[in-house]
Amino acid sequence: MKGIHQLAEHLNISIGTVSRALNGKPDVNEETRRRVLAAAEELGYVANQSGRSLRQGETKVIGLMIESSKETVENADNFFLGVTSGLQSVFARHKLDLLMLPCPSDEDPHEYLKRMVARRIVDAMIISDTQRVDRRIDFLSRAKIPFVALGRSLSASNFPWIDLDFEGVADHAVERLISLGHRRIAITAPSSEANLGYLFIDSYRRALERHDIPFDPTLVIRVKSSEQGGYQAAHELLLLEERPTAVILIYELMAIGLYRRLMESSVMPGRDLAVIGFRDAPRARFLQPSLSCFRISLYDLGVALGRMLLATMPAYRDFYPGGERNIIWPLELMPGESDAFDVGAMV
Amino acid sequence: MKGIHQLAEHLNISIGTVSRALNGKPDVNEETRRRVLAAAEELGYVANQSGRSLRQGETKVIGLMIESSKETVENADNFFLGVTSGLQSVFARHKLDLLMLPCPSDEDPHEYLKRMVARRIVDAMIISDTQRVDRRIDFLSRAKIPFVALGRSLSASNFPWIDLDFEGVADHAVERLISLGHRRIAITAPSSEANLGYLFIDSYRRALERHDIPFDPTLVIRVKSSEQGGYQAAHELLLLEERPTAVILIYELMAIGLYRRLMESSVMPGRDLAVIGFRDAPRARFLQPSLSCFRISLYDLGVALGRMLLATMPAYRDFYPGGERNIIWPLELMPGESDAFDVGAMV
DNA sequence: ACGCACTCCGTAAACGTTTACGAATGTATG
DNA sequence: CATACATTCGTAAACGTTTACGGAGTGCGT
Repeated sequence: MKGIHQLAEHLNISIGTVSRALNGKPDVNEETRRRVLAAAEELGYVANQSGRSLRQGETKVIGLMIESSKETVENADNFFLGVTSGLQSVFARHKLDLLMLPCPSDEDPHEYLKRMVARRIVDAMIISDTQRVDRRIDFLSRAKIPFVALGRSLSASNFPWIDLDFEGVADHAVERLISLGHRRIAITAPSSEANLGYLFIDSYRRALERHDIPFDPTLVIRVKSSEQGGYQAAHELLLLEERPTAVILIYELMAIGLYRRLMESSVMPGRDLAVIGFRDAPRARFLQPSLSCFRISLYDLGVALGRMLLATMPAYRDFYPGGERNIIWPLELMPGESDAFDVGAMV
Repeated sequence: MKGIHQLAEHLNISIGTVSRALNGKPDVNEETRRRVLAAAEELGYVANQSGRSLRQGETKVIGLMIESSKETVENADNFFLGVTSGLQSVFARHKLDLLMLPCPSDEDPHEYLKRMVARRIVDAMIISDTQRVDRRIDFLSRAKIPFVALGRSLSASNFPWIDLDFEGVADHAVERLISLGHRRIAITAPSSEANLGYLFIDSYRRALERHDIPFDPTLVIRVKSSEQGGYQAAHELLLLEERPTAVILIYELMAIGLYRRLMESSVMPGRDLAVIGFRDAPRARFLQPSLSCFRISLYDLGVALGRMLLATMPAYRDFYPGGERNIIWPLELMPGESDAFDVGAMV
């Protein structure tokens, strides 16, 4: 099956009619439409995407840009795959396909994005890992490419995004620990430029100050958000003169390395040090003692992202009226054993 | 910047010359080419992919089809991201882009593939998770789409693939355990139709019989290849009348659940039960006792896949002469503490 | 002065679609 | 019966490229 021409010829019909029949246009006899659809099915005809998108300037493809940095790979959480299924459930209703665009680690994300967009391979983009200042946001806005970002940014004032509720998490975690009697609470922050760290720390600081606990910069541990980072964080914690009684992890996988290092010094998580994690992956549940952490449904997040994106696209806007343009995604605390002790009972 | 026309107009030059200049065709003045490239850079012109691929029938895009099944997401290993970076390092040399095509979990992979291919969005495909009989292989062969599979299959006799050395791993693991004195060795197998399970178990069986140890079907534990599966596997192991002294895991993440369940019954991995894993993710190293497992470099695997694929494509064949058409990918044992004991010392 | 080879460039066709427009037919309306 | 309108379909242009072909200009040998 070459193209629409052969299909039309096979039916003794003009290509215009065939095209209209396939695309559900109104001015075509129902009987004819039936025949066309049947023939297309039988001969396995599917429209050539290049021809179609050339003509109508759209591709029916949404791109999800991800970064396959070394850190991401090592962290080995399927964050994007999880989000993907939520996205697809939304897109499927509109016969949109989702493509993942993995930015090579040695290429500037901004350049990569420009290349992809200019090639006109996708109609809209979902970008992730937004930086504190992120040129991609300016670029997409200016180029009038519909997009939604997973992560806030200071680069533009008004663009659609969804971000995890870092502030809420930090706040909630501090409050909880304080209510358990802790006064000396450490926190981890990423060493990268990602935006999330600032919000996380700021909120942590404010929560402390609300309880008249002075902010101690030595309690902010800057390490990689990975298992190795967790190990490193524990190491640094143990070196502090006045050791904290609790620690808040910005990334739950860090707990694995952290536990490891603590055990090496016979410091028992959940007894000698309270630990709370953030953004659980299922495997954190298997730690012992089990990790208290904030959960997130990646599927639901994907659904929300998809809806928000479509709401910005003229062709689909009507399906998703009145949605928020920005969402701070709430997380729910799943209590575990790692922080379930009263600091008063400590040695 | 609309298209090549504006660029040509801006330069007072014909579009034909511009196109030739950009594509490195010979019959264009070097001075002109320089000007064209400069202008393209300045105005941010990039060829519209639809127009280009429509004309020349190729897209310069390679597709990597992945399945975002629930199990994959839960297992949360970044297998594909790891492979991706290896692939990209090969493709970058030929200005090929890699797109990941995530098959929705509620769609038949075969149908999905057909749709994607028919749309002519990619020139070639890498498929993964090949089943024991896999219609995609027939389809791609018949449609003459260049492809390479990650995983063997019985569907066709001669197609390019790379597969992990399941047989070697099972063999090596059994030999090692036997040399440590073990005689009663359990093994896990996936409950799915994936091809790997059969090879794994067969090789396990042959290795046992080589040492005159009768094959005991009750020692083959069929569970999901996930942490939950590991938990389940441990549970079943503990229920056996004559408990095995060692277990081989087909998927290293299972170790996390397995450890957990064993601990619950005060069975200590590495002392009361030897454990060997397969296809490590970095995090397995953080288990305590550390897991003995077979490693794999996802990056190298990606490179090999990319090379093999390009070798099957006429346009790139010359760059990769004499490569293998099938590769059984070797894995290296990383000894840990989980099997480092002599069974003679056991209670 | 002429032919020839070579270099460089412009012209136009082709790729497979979608869609604006108008033609043809039938049907209701004055 | 003439006209208007609705339904259905065919025609052709357009989308942005690449590329075969041929033409213009130049240099060179005869």
